[in-house]
Parts: sequence; structure tokens; C-alpha cells
Amino acid sequence: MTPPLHLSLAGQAVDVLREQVLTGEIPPGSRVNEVEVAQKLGISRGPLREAIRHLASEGLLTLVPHRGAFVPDASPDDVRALFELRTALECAAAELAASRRTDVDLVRLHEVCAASRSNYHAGQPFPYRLDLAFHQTLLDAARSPYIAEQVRLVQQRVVLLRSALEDDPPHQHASMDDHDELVRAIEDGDAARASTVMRRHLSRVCAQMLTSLNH
Amino acid sequence: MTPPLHLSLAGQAVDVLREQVLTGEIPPGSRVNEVEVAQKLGISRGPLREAIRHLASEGLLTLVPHRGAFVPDASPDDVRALFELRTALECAAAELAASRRTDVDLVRLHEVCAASRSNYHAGQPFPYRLDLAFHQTLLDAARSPYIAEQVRLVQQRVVLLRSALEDDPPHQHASMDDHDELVRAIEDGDAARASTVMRRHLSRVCAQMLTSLNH
DNA sequence: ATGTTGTCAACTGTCGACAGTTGGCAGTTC
DNA sequence: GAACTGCCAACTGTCGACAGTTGACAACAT
Repeated sequence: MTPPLHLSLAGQAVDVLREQVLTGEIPPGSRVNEVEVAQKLGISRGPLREAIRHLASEGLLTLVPHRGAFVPDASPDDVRALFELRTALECAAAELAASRRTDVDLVRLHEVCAASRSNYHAGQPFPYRLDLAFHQTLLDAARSPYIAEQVRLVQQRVVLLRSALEDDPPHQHASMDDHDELVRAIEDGDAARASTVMRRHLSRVCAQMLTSLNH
Repeated sequence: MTPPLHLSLAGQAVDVLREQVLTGEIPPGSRVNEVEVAQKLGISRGPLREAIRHLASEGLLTLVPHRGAFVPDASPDDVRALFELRTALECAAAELAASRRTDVDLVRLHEVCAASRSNYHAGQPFPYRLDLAFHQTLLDAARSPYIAEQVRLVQQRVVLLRSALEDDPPHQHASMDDHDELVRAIEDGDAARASTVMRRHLSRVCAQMLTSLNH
């Protein structure tokens, strides 16, 4: 009934470290010292090593033999290649969502879009939270667990390049329009259009990210 | 110059275990005993645990808390979901290959296709080796490292469901025709057709796999 | 015979300590 | 002063041992 009320130490360490890496508390380029972090978390090096390896498998850390684990900072080429992967996955998800969505899915998608707009007009911070929520809702509608899992991992790596999270109103506005158009295509069951719109949307996001990388 | 002439014990254990899992030496459904395997490999439990976690992150093992690691055996739904992911990735790769391929890529693709046919007529075993080689060559032509990496992982998981590797001549013949048509589309730089052919090809392979799952 | 409870062996989760490697720094030479 | 060499501290890679949990078996009650 109560599956694992308390996770293993390694699992807890994964959660804590992931949060610290994604929020930038451990900045890109810096190293993760095993003994230091283990003491700070109050655990031994064994579980911490497992946590580090796990995050490395998610792409949130890069391992260098005999040197340790580093938080990766991305080059423009990395960003482009990463978005090629993301585009492949999310376009497929959009197509599947268009053909499999239920009425409940549509309600949820509309809700997230409406929440985004009200949040935007209220000037709330962290608008990307709702952006992630939209893509997550779309993935639920696609009902393809393996694709969903991979998208989750890719989105994490994108968040790691938080440089583009600066609130850029024109970009936010365009994104919300993209989202609305995506929902309409999914509502119509038009897989081809859903894929096309998603591709354009991600292309825009990628470009925005690249420009903010160059300052 | 000689980067790591001898890998870490964990790295070696990963290679050995992956081979054993993929060849079925450790059959699906069976458990991996940490102390037993560690002794057999002549290493300690620490490095072996890291190897097990690594393979789990690749989808070749599933971890159950306090129970251990198991070799997963797939249900039809798993196969379908896995091929949805594979289709998303490889269709994108086919499109990219069509727009980025060089003359050298084309030569290599033709070579692999020719090798497949001669191998087929010679009645050699393990025809899937050359199938993997074809898809690998196509990925090289796509020049999208993240997509390539994910495809590699998915293909591994497909190999794990080796049930469909029974040499089925009609299926092999159809696959080789698909490959040839794919190369033509890539040669023409026709991304849309490359994607379409790849989708049909993988759909056929998935169907073949599902039928051989039901015996 | 069936269901329940107590016990136990086997295994995973975790820890602290030792060994091997790496990068940097001081000392030396030209 | 610059380049090279040898040493050293810090850190990762690895190991063996202990603690906690799980599933199964046996004994018992119904």
C-alpha cells in the first residue's frame, strides 16, 4: 500500500542533487566533490556515487575518469543537436496526441493554455513552469510511455541551459500562440498539422535559446 | 594518446554483463545476484553495483528495491510503445540523413546494402548484424549525435526481444527492399520520402516482432 | 486441509578504510 | 626567465564488513 515511504539514500541524493543542478545552485562547469557532498548530505560515498552516476545517465552530469563529475555547459552545437532530438520526440508526440486525445485531454490542454495567459498578464515569474506543464499534458494525451520518458529527460537538459529563461515577453507571447494552435490541431485530430506546428514552435524556442547564449 | 588502455572495473563489468544480457546468457525474467556475479567476475560488489545501475539506465535491467535487478521480458504493449519511440527517432534521422548525406555516406550505405544481399544469398546466420550496421550507417549520415545515442539504446532494447530474430526469409527480403528504397530517397535528398519509407519499414519490423511473440 | 504467525536465511543497502591515479607546485637546470 | 623533473596532496576507484529488509518455510491454530 505504502510503496516506499522513505526512498533509499541514493534516491534521496538523486533528488537533492538534481534540484541543485537544475536551479544552478551547483553552477555549470563546477565539479562535484564526492567526500564533500557526501558529508554535506550526511551519507556515505557509496550511495552518493550511485546518485552521481544516475544523474550522469540523465545527462545532468558528465563523468571524467579519475577526475570526477562536472556540470556540463553547452555549446551552440550542443543546443542544436539537443533540439533535433527534442523535435523528433515531441513532433511524434504531437501526432500521437492528435490521434489519441480524449475529451478529458482537451479540457486539460485548454486549462493549461488559459492558465498561461492569465499568469502572463499577471506578470508572474517562472513562466517556463507552465510551458513545461503544457508539454507534459500533451505527452499524457499521446499515451506513449517511452517517448514521454525521453522527452522528460531532454526537457531537463534544456532547463539546464537556463540562460534563455530570461522573461522575454515577445517570445512568451509567440509561444502561447503556438500552444493554442497546437491544441486546435490536436482537437481537430490533424496529426500532420500538429507535427508541423510543434516543429515550428521548437524551432523558435531553439533560436531564442541560441541568441540568448550569445548574450 | 592511449586514453584508457584498461577500463575501470565497473566499465568492464558493464561490457561483460551487457553481452550476457543481450545474448540471452542471462535469460529474461532471471535475477542478477550481486555477490554471485561479483565473485564470478573477480571484482567487488561496489563496481558491480555501478555496472548494474548503468545497465538499468539503458533499459537492459529493471531494479526492484531490496529485491535486486531483473532482466525484463516484454509484453506486446511494451513492444508497441518501444517502436513508437524508435519510429520517432529513426524517421527524424532519415530526414536529416537525406538533407546532410555526403557522397561518402552514400557509398557506405550502398556497401552495407550489397553486403546484406550477398550475405542473404550465401545463407549466413545472424542477418540482423547487417541490419544494425545499415541503421548505424544511416545514423552517421544524419550527423545528430543525441539522436544517434538514443537510437543506439533503443536498438539494444529491441535486440533484447530477440524472439523475432528467427531467420524469416520473406521478412528479410522485404527489409532489404526497404533499405534499398531508403538509400534511394536519401540519395535524392527527399526527406519526406525517407521518413515515410522508414516509418513503413519499422512498422513492418514491429509487426513481425509481435507475431513472433505470439509464436 | 486451510489460514496464520513466528522464525530464519539470503540478499540488498550502507559504511569506513585502503590503494592507485591525477594535477599542481617546488626545485633544478639551461 | 623558461622549461623540465620529481614530489605531494587531494581525490577517485575499490574493497571487505555490518545492518536492515524481504520472501519463504515451518510450526501452529482453526
